[in-house]
Amino acid sequence: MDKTKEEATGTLENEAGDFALIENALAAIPEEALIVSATEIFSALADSTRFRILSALSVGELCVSDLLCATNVSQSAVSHQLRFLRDKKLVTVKRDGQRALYSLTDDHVKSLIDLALEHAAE
Amino acid sequence: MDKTKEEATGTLENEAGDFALIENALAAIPEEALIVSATEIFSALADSTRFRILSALSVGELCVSDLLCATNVSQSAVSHQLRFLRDKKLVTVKRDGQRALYSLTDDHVKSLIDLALEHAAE
DNA sequence: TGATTATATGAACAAATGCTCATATACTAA
DNA sequence: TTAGTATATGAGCATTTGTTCATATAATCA
Repeated sequence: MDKTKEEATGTLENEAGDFALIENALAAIPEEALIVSATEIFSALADSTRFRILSALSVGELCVSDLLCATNVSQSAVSHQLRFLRDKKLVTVKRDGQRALYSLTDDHVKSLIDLALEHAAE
Repeated sequence: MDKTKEEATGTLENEAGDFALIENALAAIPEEALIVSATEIFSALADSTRFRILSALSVGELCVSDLLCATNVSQSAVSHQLRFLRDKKLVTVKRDGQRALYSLTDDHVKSLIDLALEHAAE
């Protein structure tokens, strides 16, 4: 083992050959900005009310009262969560008279849901 | 429009032909147990410390001090989060002398991370 | 044995989260 | 205009979350 290299890494070291492994692992960690974006989308899906809303929207455009049926909470709560999802650019709104029609901004959300359900189904 | 059907749905109704859409949407919402499992895995990935840990582990087995390097928090915080991830069965531990070697339980986590990063990269 | 290194855990606390209640805004129709 | 329906928002609050600090446990070595 390269003693110089060993000393350079401080007190918490690994056995010979492990340096590459650790560095590969550290290299696998994305940039901070990507981490923020990724954890944001995971946060959006980490709540059961929002999960229900996004699942329902994965089939197509729906208005708030439809989404109300899809959840177990008040109309106010649904509106607050829709605001959250709009802020995160995960859904978009379109006015249609009295209605507000919501839809998914892109397909990534649906893919994530499907993948998580695959995992959950085990 | 079928007036009988209309009355049966209560006061918050949609235009003609929308009944099927709503029912499809509601049908797309998984069973409660699946929602719990899915939102649990999303929660695990919704925190930047855990995201870093899981990203690092996606390359391979690592010990706690390696994971400490992968994060910006204390050793205690890392241990607490590893406990969280163990409880959720997302990682497994293996003792190796003084070290505790952690690895991902399955590949779903890595797939979810990759998908989220794809989304984030836009 | 005692010292050192690695990891885990419990308590405490600040911050974030998700909800309800009350109310406001927006649009439609009489 | 007024009433009715649909959606949005702000305040307040209980709960959850993620962290640190202090300490405990586990394994190795002198």
